[in-house]
Amino acid sequence: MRAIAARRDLIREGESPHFVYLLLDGWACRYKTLADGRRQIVSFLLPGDIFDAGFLLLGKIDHGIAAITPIRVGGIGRDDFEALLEACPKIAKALWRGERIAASIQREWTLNVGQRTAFERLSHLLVETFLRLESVGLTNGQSCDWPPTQADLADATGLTAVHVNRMLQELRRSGLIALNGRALTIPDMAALKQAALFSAAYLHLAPRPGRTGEGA
Amino acid sequence: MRAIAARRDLIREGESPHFVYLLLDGWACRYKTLADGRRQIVSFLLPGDIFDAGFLLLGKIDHGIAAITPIRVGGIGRDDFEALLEACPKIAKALWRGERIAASIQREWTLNVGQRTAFERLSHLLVETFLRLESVGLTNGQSCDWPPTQADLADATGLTAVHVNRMLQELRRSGLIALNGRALTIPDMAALKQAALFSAAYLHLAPRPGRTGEGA
DNA sequence: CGGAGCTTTGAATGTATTCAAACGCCGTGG
DNA sequence: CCACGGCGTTTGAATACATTCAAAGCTCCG
Repeated sequence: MRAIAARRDLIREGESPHFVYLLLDGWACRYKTLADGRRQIVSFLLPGDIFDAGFLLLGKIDHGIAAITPIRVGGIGRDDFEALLEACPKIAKALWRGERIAASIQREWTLNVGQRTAFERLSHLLVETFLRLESVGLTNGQSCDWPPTQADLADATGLTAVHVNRMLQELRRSGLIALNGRALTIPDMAALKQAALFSAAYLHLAPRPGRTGEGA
Repeated sequence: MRAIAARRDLIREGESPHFVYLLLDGWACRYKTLADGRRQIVSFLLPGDIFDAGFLLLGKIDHGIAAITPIRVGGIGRDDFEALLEACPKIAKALWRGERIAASIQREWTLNVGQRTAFERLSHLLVETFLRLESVGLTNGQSCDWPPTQADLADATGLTAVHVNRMLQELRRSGLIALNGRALTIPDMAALKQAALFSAAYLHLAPRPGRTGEGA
């Protein structure tokens, strides 16, 4: 069990991975950087997500994991983890499934930054993240807590913070979202999905917005 | 065992996955499309690659797999595959590792389309693909077969075919590549890696003795 | 020889970036 | 209590990178 302050790294690029983590509380992100400092957030990690950084691959890891809010994580060491996998194949299978869902989301992100316009891109990120939060019971009707800064959204969408700001204004003006401080509201999810060219299949969420434990 | 002609789909979006495939011969790609037809290639599949389309996830699949050249694939059905995994945990582990490497590459693609300029992006795609070909013995010194069209490269990099064309010309002019018909030559891999801001860690290739220019 | 598919070229346009500065909010310290 | 500073957001103008549209050229194959 570990606690990390907001804006600090849980894992830095270049370290060797020794743990698999469960995110208990807070938001984090996986990111990659280029030599000159350009940074891409490649996924958001939300409460309930299980993640690691190239655990089975050994070698140096190629990306970092940073806390967006203060977070608490539970960690399990490599040997214990391996033992667990062997002792309980059902867990192994569930973890594998979780990773495959994460991979599916990753492909969608590639599509997102590669093909969608700035407006669609942000819309899509909002929809996806809201639905993931909803699936773990962290939404409140049409609203949820929204910790990432516009700079974070810029890194996640491949845009600049300035342009993210302008697109968010447009989203507000068109009534698709309300975003006051850290409170996000999506008054008409169907409309936002349409603006985002959103198609839910890739998320592999349980059919009902009930409780699921999936992650990674 | 199945053979597919160039430019045809092996799996179409919306189908249900029933097989895991091994690509025996030729190039293929995984792609996703938006409702209005915009298309993103999310990965290239090269000989030796094992792939499927959401096999363990069930449900409808969210992407297609198309042949770039004529391909031959070996397929294994769901039940046989499950039996294999249970009978031979080492194979299961190796497959899991393979998927994790694919996921790592997918994250790099997100970085690629999100942060790199058009020139860097193409350079990176060329380096990555060449190294993957090299790792399965499909290169010939500094050269390899290069089947994808400029339209394919456009779909893979999130650029237009016109702009891909201009960037390829620039790559040729600067001496970083030679590309005549289907023959690609990279005379100075280290230089191309530098232009691409390439960093090899994410590929998790087995170290090969006698290769020039590790990483960058 | 003809045609289809791919590549190349040019000019005009547009989306997103860059740079710079001001604003607002909030916690801290004087 | 108010001033200060930091951080995140907002604004504007100029610029740059990539797109769009249109057409011509090339190459391979039937």
